[in-house]
This record gives sequence, structure tokens and C-alpha cells, in this order.
Amino acid sequence: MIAAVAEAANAPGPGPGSGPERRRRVGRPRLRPASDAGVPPREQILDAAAALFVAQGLAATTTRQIAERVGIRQASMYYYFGGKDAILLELLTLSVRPSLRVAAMLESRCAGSPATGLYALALIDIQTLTRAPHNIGTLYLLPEVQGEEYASFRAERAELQAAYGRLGRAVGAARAAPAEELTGTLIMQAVESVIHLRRAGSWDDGYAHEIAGSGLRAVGLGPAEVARARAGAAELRCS
Amino acid sequence: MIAAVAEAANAPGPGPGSGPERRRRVGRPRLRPASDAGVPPREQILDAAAALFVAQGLAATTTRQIAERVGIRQASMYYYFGGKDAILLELLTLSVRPSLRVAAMLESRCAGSPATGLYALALIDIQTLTRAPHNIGTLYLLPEVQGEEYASFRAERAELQAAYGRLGRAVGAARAAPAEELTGTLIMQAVESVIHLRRAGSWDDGYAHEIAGSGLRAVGLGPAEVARARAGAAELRCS
DNA sequence: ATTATCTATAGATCTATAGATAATGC
DNA sequence: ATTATCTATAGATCTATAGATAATGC
Repeated sequence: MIAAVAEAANAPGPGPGSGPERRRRVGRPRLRPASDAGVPPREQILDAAAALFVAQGLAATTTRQIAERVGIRQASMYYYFGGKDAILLELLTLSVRPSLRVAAMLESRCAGSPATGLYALALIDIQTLTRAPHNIGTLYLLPEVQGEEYASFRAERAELQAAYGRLGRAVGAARAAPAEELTGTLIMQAVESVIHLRRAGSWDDGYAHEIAGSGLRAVGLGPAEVARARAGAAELRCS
Repeated sequence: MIAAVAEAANAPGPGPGSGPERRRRVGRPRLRPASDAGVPPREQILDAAAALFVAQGLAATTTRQIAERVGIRQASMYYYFGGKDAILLELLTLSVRPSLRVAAMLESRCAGSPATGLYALALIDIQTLTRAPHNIGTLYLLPEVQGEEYASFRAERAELQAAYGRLGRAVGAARAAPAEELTGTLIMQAVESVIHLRRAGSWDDGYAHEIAGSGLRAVGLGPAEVARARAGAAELRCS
């Protein structure tokens, strides 16, 4: 289940799905009546496609496989999406946008203590990737994402990397830290260890702080400074 | 051109291709007479497939595209390979095996100075990835590589990562370094920054030492120790 | 009337095999 | 005879559209 989807599905209140006398849905019924009714069909498709794209990639995943997993007919998918590309683009965007918002917030809020902001951003990103459904953090590695149709996603991702780069430079300015682009790349690579460890089946929640700390050491901080950043991030005081 | 291919093609000596009166090759001639004659057809196929797999992935690349790039007919490819899978497996193996040999050599030769060995291994790996044709270092990211048929490649890659992990632990034992698997992952992630920077078109040779140094700082070394490791690696003295 | 599904299918592939052919080797 | 190509194609897809159908909404 996609994170945003899960939240929407669990939202309390007077939506359909709250009472037992739920109104039947409009339109011709499905042949198989949808095990997870209550979740909008669009999001059922996103979830099914995410699992398949992660396991098989875009080109090897057929529209039929997606439809089968949802429990609809192949052609019905086109009522919601123009094709596989449109689904992937939405998944990618869903995966990067929340991190981008967190980055903007921390960059402004922790301007006085970039090390704290950097630690906090890394940790939140790590946790997001850890909990993301189907390990969708791996989707940006698909070769198709280099194509023209995903330029908007790549732009958002570049922004996130730039934020890491600025924070890293602010932290390491006095030290022998690498240039901004390289700094951003190195920290994101550390954070994205998560997706590779999950893929290999060897993720451990205890790794989160080790990875965040490793990212800060990579840009030149000593053990004491890393410990201070960690404590600051824990309080979200950013000072 | 694949690295091993390039070497083979440039090999001096009394092979075919040395004199101008080169014997015509056995078998029915190609329709288009092969612009880079002298290179064995098998390696022409590997090279063409590498470029396409990197750009489009495995599933999206057709046997016809590979053949077109080589200048042969689609069916002729099957004379050399059983299919796309066999080509990809060979490319993956070619890309990891040299690094594995270097790792084994450095681990035994630099046992007394793991920091030097680690720096040297990282630097060689970085240079290899920098110069690899078509950025084939990205191939292991393809989702198909998680499949059963690539288990042997994944095993070799895991060995390389384990070597990084052992060296990293040996370096950071006295410090607050992460567990072996995480250490190996983090250092390899730093090294593989290269493939992402190349992909984005922003690689700079000056980054090589910065990345190697960053990997060592990540496992807990201070600036002075990193400088010592770098100097040691430069002399290959490992002490 | 609107919505959400279904059935059916045209058109465009793509893979992998069978068998022919045009060279050199002996 | 052996080798390395070629031509031709069967069989199996896969995508995306057209149009029918079975619900609810008004």
C-alpha cells in the first residue's frame, strides 16, 4: 500500500467505509468484488503497479499483470491512467515530494545549526524509505526514468539533492568538504543504502542512526559533533 | 567498447588485424561489412548490448536493436548467445570480477595497514567505474538482476561488498564504526556515486580522491589518518 | 444521464527456431 | 566439411481503442 494511500484509507470520519451499510458503488460491478473495497480504484492500481515495477521493472511489467493484481480487466486500467508511464510518474512523484517538503522546512528552521538540520533530514528520509511500501524508493533506479517523460520527477529529485548539498556544505565549510554537488550525492547515497539493504533482505532499524551519522562524518564532522547533531535532531530544537 | 574487449582489440602481435593483407573471415559475409572488423563478433554484440541495456534496460531492449547496432540480422545474434539474459550475465560478470581480484590482492598485501588497503581499493574501483564503457557500472541496478538467473553475479558482488566490510571494520574497530554488512554497503554506496554522477553528466576526475576520502571518514577516520592512507595508497607500499 | 466496468479485437510487435546460403579449410 | 551469416516465419504476446453493459443518480 502506498503511504499516502494508507493514510487516506485509515482516515476516520463519515466517509464511505465507516458504517456497515456502505452504499454500493456507481458503475458496472467488477467480476471479482475487490478484496480491499473502500480504497479508491486509482490507488489500488498504484499499489499493484508499485509492487510489480519494483520487482520486474517498467517494461517487463504488463498492463495485464497490473490489472490481474487489482482484480479488474486489462482494459479497465485505462479508465484511470493513460498507460504504465503515467502510473510510474505518479509513484515517483509521490515518493520524492514529501522529502522535499521536509527539506525546505528544515533548511529554513535550522539555518542556525545546519548539522542538526542535516541529521534530521537524513533520519526522516531514512525512516520514510524504510517504511515505504514495496520498497518503492528503488523505482528511481529504473532506466526508463532517464527518459524525457520523467524530467519533472528528476527536477524534484535534483532539488532534494541540492538541499543535501547546501546543508552539507554549510556543515563542512570550515573543513575539507567536497563541492556542493558531490556532497549532495554522497549524502544521498548514504541515505539510500536503505533501499539496497531492504532489497537484500538485511535491513535493521538500528542502522538508521548509523547511516545518518555516517553521512555527517563523510562531510567532515567528528564524533562529538555528530553526537551533538543527533541530540539536536531528537529534540527538533535545531540549535 | 568493453574494457576487456578494448585490451584484446589493442593487443599487439601476429594476430589477424596486424597486417594489411588480413585473411577474409570464414562463413557467409555480413550484408554490412562490420565497421570495426578485427573485434570478435561476440564482443561487438556485448558492446552494443551494453550501451542499450544501460540506456533502456533489459526488457525494453530488443534482440533486433542489438543486432542492428552490430550490423547483423536479428537471428544471427543467437549464434553467439542464447538470449538477452546470457549477454547481461556476461556483462555483469565482466564488470565485477576485476574488482574482486583487486580486493583479494589488497586484503592480503595490506593486512598491516587496512586504511591504506581500503583507500587503494576504493580508488581503483572508482577509476574502473569512471572509465568503464557506456557506464556499465549501472547494470547491476536493473530489476532483472534480482532474478534467479543472476544469482552467481550477485554472489560475486556480495563478496566484493564483504571485502569492503572487512577492511572497513579493520580500520574502524577502535572507533564507533557500524557493523560489517552496513560498513560494506556504505563504502560501496560512496564508490558508486561515480555511476550516478556519470549518468547525470557531472563527473569530474577531481572527485575520485574526495570520494575515497569520504568513504574512509564515513567509517570513522579523521583527516590526518585519511591523508596518511592516501599517501600510502599512492605508493602502493601499504604501510 | 453518468459512471465504472466489461468484451472483443486490430495492429504491432518480439523471440527463437528451421533451413538456406556463401564464405574458407582440407 | 565447417563456419558464420542470411531469410522466413510460427507462435506468443502486448497495447490501446471501440463499443456494450450494469450499476447508481436525478
